[in-house]
Amino acid sequence: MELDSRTEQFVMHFGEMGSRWGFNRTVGQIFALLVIQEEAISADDIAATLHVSRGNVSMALKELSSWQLVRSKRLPNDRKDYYSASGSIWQLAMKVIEERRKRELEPTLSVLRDIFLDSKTPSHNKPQNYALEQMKEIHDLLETSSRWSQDLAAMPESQLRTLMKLGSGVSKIIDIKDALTGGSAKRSKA
Amino acid sequence: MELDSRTEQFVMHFGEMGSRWGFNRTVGQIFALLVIQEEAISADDIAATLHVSRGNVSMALKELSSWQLVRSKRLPNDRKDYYSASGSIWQLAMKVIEERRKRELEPTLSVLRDIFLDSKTPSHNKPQNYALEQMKEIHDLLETSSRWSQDLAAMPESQLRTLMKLGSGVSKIIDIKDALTGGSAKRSKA
DNA sequence: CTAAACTTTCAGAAATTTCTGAAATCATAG
DNA sequence: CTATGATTTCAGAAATTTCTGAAAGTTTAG
Repeated sequence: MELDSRTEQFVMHFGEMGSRWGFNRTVGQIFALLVIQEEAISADDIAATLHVSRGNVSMALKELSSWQLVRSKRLPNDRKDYYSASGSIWQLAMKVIEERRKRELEPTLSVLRDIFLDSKTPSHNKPQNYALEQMKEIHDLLETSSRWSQDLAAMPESQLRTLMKLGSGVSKIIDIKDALTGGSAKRSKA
Repeated sequence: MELDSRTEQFVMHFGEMGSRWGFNRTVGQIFALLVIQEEAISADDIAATLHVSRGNVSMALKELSSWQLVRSKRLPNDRKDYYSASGSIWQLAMKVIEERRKRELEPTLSVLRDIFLDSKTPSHNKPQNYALEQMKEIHDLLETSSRWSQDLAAMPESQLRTLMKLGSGVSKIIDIKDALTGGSAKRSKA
């Protein structure tokens, strides 16, 4: 399958960005290809289009499956598997956010919880107080981010779109909320 | 400098996570070390504590500087530089978010803008309509995410804390906002 | 069951990233 | 200016990640 030059630019860019987004070049390229490709496509076609080995495509599709970003199907009278993106851009984005939460936030939260458990048991070498305070701050921040991630992924798309369009306008809403709820929050007057 | 076992666990973990967060092991370890270390520390001490070469420390500190996460100072009667984290956990987090925005979102936005510009000029091989639509969706999503990132980083910390604690409660606030502003928004009734 | 069509696995090759340490550079006390 | 104490640079070594392609595994038509 031949890619027109702009589609190729898009696919190659996703390959280059892959490493920054948590996956390798081939995974990035295949993801891009599936996203802009309306009809499902076979692994052989993917390999030929991207000039990579069949084995590489197999591993990359496995990786994309673990992110829940691809779906495969069979056509009648054909033994091949045909792959496509597993949903709309929004749905894909939510899956990426959820997966990154699991990979980038959860492991650290887990380590921090362990450390706090340990720091309650007596020992001759405890982390200094300042260190523990900082770790607590990081823990709280990650915990809140993680919850936000999950809340986002669970919101209906329409509501999410409203929220996203708000941007910093959200701060005005918080003012309204504070006013309505009695404004007990201790917010700065900067 | 000797690290107690939990501090060491924390530092080593940040080293391992480094690659998922966009930097290498040494950068991650040094960042963790500076964050839990109240007093500024010299590059030689960092190298000795983490058992890495002096050159590696120098490069890692340069990288952390480019993220604006470290600050260095001089002590009287001492030619050495002493390094520390450049602010509170919140301030550091905002800098990380901003930097990741620049590295993970902006390059793709830039490529997509180029593609859209190109797709207006006549050519014998244009991306198919579906491909262009999908790219437009991705563009809008990234643009909105990028703006959110910037808005977040610009909000005062106290307001940000209020917002973060809200989590999905934010959806209720949107309801309030809709009610107050006449509710002209086209939100689903799911 | 068998064979053909296809997919997955994985050992090692290739590419990329990270790290070391010696040399070059820089800064300051004297 | 010079010598000393420090930092930075960077070529090549080491470690890690990615990729290939042949072999093993799986599925299904007949």
